[in-house]
Amino acid sequence: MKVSKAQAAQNRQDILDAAARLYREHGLTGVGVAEVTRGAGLTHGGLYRHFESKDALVREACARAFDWSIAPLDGMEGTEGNGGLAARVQSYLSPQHRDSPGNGCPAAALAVDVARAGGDLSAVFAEGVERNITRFARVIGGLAEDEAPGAELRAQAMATLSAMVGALVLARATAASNAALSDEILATVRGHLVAQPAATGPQPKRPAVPAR
Amino acid sequence: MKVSKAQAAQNRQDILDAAARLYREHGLTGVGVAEVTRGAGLTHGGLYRHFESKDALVREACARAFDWSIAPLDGMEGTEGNGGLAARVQSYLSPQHRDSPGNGCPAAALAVDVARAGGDLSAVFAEGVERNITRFARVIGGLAEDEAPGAELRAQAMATLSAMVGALVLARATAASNAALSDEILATVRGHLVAQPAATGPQPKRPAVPAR
DNA sequence: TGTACATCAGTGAACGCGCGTTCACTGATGTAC
DNA sequence: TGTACATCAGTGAACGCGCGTTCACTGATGTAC
Repeated sequence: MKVSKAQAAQNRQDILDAAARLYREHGLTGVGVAEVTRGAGLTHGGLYRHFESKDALVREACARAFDWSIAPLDGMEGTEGNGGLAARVQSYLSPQHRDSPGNGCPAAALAVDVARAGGDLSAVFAEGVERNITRFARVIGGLAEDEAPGAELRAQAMATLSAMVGALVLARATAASNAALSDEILATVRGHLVAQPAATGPQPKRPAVPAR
Repeated sequence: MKVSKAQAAQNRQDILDAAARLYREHGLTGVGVAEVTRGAGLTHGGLYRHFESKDALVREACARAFDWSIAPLDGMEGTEGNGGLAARVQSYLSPQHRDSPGNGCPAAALAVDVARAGGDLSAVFAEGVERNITRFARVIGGLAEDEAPGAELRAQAMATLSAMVGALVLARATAASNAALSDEILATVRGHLVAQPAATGPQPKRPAVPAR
């Protein structure tokens, strides 16, 4: 039966919410449209009133996942300096984030799927990554929202984000069989990124782990 | 028709070769057993004389992909020191490696799929990652094959590998739509890892990119 | 060394299943009068 | 403000398709004598 325009708009958002979560959890090819609409409390037939195809749904869900993951970075710039960076790294490389990809970083959860899908989806993904880099660079540099980070800050943001994504991805893949290794990866990269912040000045000497 | 034992063994290897390549290219769920056996010049029916199930095939193919990717590291230890590290980083973060996942690093290509599959496959993957970490630590420290790297070298190997995997994964996902960003990620992380090698001594001062 | 025959690697049709997509239908919504 | 009706969001059965797996069959291999 027909529903009100407001309800239809809400249903559309619910479908996108469910899709953004389920795709990050099970991959773009690991969950069907029926399960996605069921996740929004609907049946699969009505999906095509809102989205042209599964591909279109995937694109919008990917964009939405990036909006969510970037939002917490807004309003964080300018006030915290490197303390903001440290807090963000700790949170990103936490066991909690590792164990709940469904509402975690879309770059880490979807990058490999996007690389295989290519095309239009890659454009959505690249835009999200670009925004993440810029905003992360602002956090590192302690810049305000309207300031453009310089090349050096941008490079530091890229290197730091790469290390975070790689560590999270490896920690997730090993978690089911080797929890100690998974935890070790998270803790080690956390330590490296926090103790060696992307600063240009002299590095603070960090107590070395006892050598062999 | 039946074939000789030698031919059967060869066919089994051919299937594993094709699987290791195709799974890295298209993902564990992105390619069927029929396509894998066809990649080895066979038909799908005979697959089950060699492997109990697709899952078993995936596990062996994953192990084989790690054997290949680790092999080049053997014999590299002890002789090259940090020059070996730099060469390896340059090669890993090259456009060539980005554009040919089929015979590239299995950790970057399969980590997300493995995280979703979990269980037995995660154990195979974790073992491969563990070996990669240890051997990479030897390369960094300039140790011989029979020497065990210390905790500090191990930590440096983990951090460096994480950054390489993350950068490669992000570069691959953005390549189809934003080649400039993809190249920039590779070049930037290359620069960071080579100019700031995981050394304990004073960092060599690298000329900074002009600030904004 | 020859011969007879059991073995079994590989073939290709067939299976049940879940996928993305379509479509006739329902009935509440929202508009025209 | 009421009433009549066109709209269209959502339903659920159905479609064609490709998947992983099974199985009767083939015929070269390799062994027993």
